[in-house]
Amino acid sequence: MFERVLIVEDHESVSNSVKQALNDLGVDNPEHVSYCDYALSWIKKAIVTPQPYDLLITDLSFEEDQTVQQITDGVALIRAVREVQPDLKILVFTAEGRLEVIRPLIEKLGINAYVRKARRDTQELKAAFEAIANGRNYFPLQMKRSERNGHSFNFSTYDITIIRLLAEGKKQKDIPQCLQDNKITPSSLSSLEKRLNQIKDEFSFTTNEQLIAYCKDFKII
Amino acid sequence: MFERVLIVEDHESVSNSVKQALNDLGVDNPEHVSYCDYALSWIKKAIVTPQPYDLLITDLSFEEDQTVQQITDGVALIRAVREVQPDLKILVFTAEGRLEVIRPLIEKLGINAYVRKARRDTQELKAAFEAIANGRNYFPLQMKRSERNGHSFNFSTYDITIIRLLAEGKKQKDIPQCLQDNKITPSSLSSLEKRLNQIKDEFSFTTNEQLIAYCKDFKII
DNA sequence: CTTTTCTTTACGGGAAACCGTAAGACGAAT
DNA sequence: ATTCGTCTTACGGTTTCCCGTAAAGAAAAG
Repeated sequence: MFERVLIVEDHESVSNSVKQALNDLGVDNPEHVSYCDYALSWIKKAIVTPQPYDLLITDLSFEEDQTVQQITDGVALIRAVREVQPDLKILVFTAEGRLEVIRPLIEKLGINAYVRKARRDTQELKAAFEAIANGRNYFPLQMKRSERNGHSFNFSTYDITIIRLLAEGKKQKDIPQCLQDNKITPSSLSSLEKRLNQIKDEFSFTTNEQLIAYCKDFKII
Repeated sequence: MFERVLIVEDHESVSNSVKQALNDLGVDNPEHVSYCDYALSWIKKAIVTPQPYDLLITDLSFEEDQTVQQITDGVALIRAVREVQPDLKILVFTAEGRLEVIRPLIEKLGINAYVRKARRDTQELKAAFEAIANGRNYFPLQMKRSERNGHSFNFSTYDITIIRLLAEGKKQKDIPQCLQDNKITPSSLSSLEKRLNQIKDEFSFTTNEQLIAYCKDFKII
């Protein structure tokens, strides 16, 4: 069982519930912060004590408020934590359900469990906790769902760059200049047009507007 | 104090916390459902018993799953509830922070309290509860924040219609036909262009793409 | 019934986007 | 070095969009 657990969650209502669940599981006094920066500093402090944290439960998205933060989301927090305490077990508890977001966390940052905020999340939370305590990881098959919802198409960073420029109001004919300024190739108007057409073909989109709408809906940009 | 409270919330972690908060406040056994349809039917049933509900705490957004529902969001639920039990006290507990969404609930549907899911939400929840119990309403000034974030511009239903058509991939030149088919005026291409230009001017947008991105970001469409 | 004013529509020139084709650049393999 | 294939760029014709102006229509005022 775990001795020292840190919960990083900005909704008090959720963190309360997580604390309660941990209590039910025999964790005495889970600690809680609602800002990523504090979480990292607490972890750093604890690591040089006889009792560092052995489990981190964190959300991914945090709302900005007047308290300015260096680290503004859970992904950055996890990345930073992995630098200072690579063996810390990490459970991600978030409403985020997109495979494209979660998969890198599993593969690149080696998180140990993922629980989606949903109708039975507390039960899942407990199951994930048990799994980690027994040296296993916990990645529910529910994620398959996201997979079929998901798009087979993979947007490259190049694609995202040009789509983002469009969404910012750049005219198509002005984008080549932007690309050159940022040393991005291909930069010609022709290549741009061709690539945009490929993407739109892929989805049977007729206009750029439709593409932008899609990308916003699925948080591609 | 309230005798019978119904919590409508699809995240178990949140509903647990709300239950706990109600317990702290002396409400014995708050009831809980995670689907809007069930909520309405429970309320309908209770209203013909000696002990109908006297407080409803509901979220606004609910995730769809395999359980198909007639009522898919909290706004529709509240509207339906107001039909069958107009005097029921309603507390909206949601992550939704846009004034354009909340204000109609207050003005048109007469909800009694609004608490935003955030860093101190449980405390706010209790404050809201106390307020309603004492015959007052609870609408925190925090909403002012949303106001200054907010945009003075009001999109008409006409605006939204044409923007939506664009986002669906309709070409500008084909939209007049759509408008005529749906008996929407003005329908001419000129009027369409003029209106789009007005909107874009208002925001200093340069392209339709940028307008679509904006509307998606702020859930106008 | 006029006049005024506002809204909607029609039109036309210029800019941008769309789309196919062809030429050029580059790397890999022979 | 040559060939081949791929990726990038250049160019031109067509369509669509953009934008200003003017005419037509409708509603309110005189």
